[in-house]
Amino acid sequence: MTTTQAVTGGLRELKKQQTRQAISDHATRLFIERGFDKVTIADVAAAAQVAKMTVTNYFPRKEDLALDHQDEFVASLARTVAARPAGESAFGALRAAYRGAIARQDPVLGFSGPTFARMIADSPALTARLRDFHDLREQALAGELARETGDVVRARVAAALLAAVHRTLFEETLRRTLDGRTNPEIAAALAVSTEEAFAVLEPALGDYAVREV
Amino acid sequence: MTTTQAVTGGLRELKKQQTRQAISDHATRLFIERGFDKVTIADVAAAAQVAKMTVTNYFPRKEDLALDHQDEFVASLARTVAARPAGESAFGALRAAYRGAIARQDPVLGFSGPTFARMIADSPALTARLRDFHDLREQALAGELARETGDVVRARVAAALLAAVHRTLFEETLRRTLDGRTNPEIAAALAVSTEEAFAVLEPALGDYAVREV
DNA sequence: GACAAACTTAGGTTGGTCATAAAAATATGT
DNA sequence: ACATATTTTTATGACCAACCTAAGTTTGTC
Repeated sequence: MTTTQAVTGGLRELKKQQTRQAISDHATRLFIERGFDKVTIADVAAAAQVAKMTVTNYFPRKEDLALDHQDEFVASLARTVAARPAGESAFGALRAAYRGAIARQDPVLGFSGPTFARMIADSPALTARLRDFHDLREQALAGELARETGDVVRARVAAALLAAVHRTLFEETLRRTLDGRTNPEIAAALAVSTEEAFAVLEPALGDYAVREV
Repeated sequence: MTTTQAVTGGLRELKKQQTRQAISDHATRLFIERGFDKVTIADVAAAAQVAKMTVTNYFPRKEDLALDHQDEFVASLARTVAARPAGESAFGALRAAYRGAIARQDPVLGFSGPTFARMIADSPALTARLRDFHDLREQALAGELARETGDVVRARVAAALLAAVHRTLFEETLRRTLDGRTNPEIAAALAVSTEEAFAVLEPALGDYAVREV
């Protein structure tokens, strides 16, 4: 076995990546053209010139064809909390991270094009799947908080509250995108809503899970 | 049209109710016997001796065959807030209602038999549908708070936080049921968790949406 | 007896799963 | 070194169950 093959992955790995990319590209194109629910897996398979099963093989759920960067989204809150500096609370770390994400109009906050937002809003399946990810994100955060503090129930409550704020702001961003606002407009309005929302929660969790110095 | 017929419903209404009840009964029996996902709608139809279409006619979704009292569950939080006495906050009304519901081990809090809890936990479809109802409950609460206060975004945040606590406690109840605890045991433990969870949220929402005197 | 509502029958579409064939990587024999 | 056999990975066609549409049929009501 040569080194080159091991690093680049060999012919098999190459074709795999190409097939996956082709499927994903054709899928998103069709979804935006016709709407998520009006496109069948068979349509995607035909467009990408593979078998139906190959599509579901790469993307176990149809929704995963449309929603990308799932792992990053799910892990974001837990990672932010895990990486906070000493002396900072979980709440403080998440608020700081959110402010920063607004400034760079991070897609993880819901900043997506109008067509993409429309596609999600028009499909019950996609909105449901999106909620799945909000849920998984909350669970990951609860796990991290429980690991640090030891109090599982309390960690679940705190994670639920923090995730609730994040989800509400996410939905607000999506809503405004659907209203036709531009991303800079949304970022400005979102900054206000964000301060309000976190201000509500601060008396409850401002001094919870403060990292020891 | 006579009054008696309008009130009691007549023979047609009676048979309708009976059919619906028969379908529901056979369905829950089969679900508990074999597990939700192992029972098809055709099985339920055969057991209840009706056509497949009749089952889906009464229960548009398969999940609705297993999850009952949906409307009551969805409306519960909004109704409690709407009915609170003058001088009481939305938070206070919901906490008082929750304490009362624990005392009577209200099924709406998650008090169900072990077999029922097992059925839900073993079925991704049922847990997903249950989350739908948690979501609808939150939306109903947000609507009521927005109607009263006028600030829609703030109402959504508050509803998300309050619903998050309710959902977390619900899941805790289900978890303990699956652990084999008896309902009285769960009620005792739940009372503790409830006080803790609401205590966390009180500094945030204790004086929000206080009904005018 | 006429009307309307509930039920049945039948067909078709979709997302998802299963056993199997094809292809690529690895091991083996000459 | 080269051809062949074995094993693992990838793709395929056939299939299942949920759900929808649109007719026909029975049953209760006026």
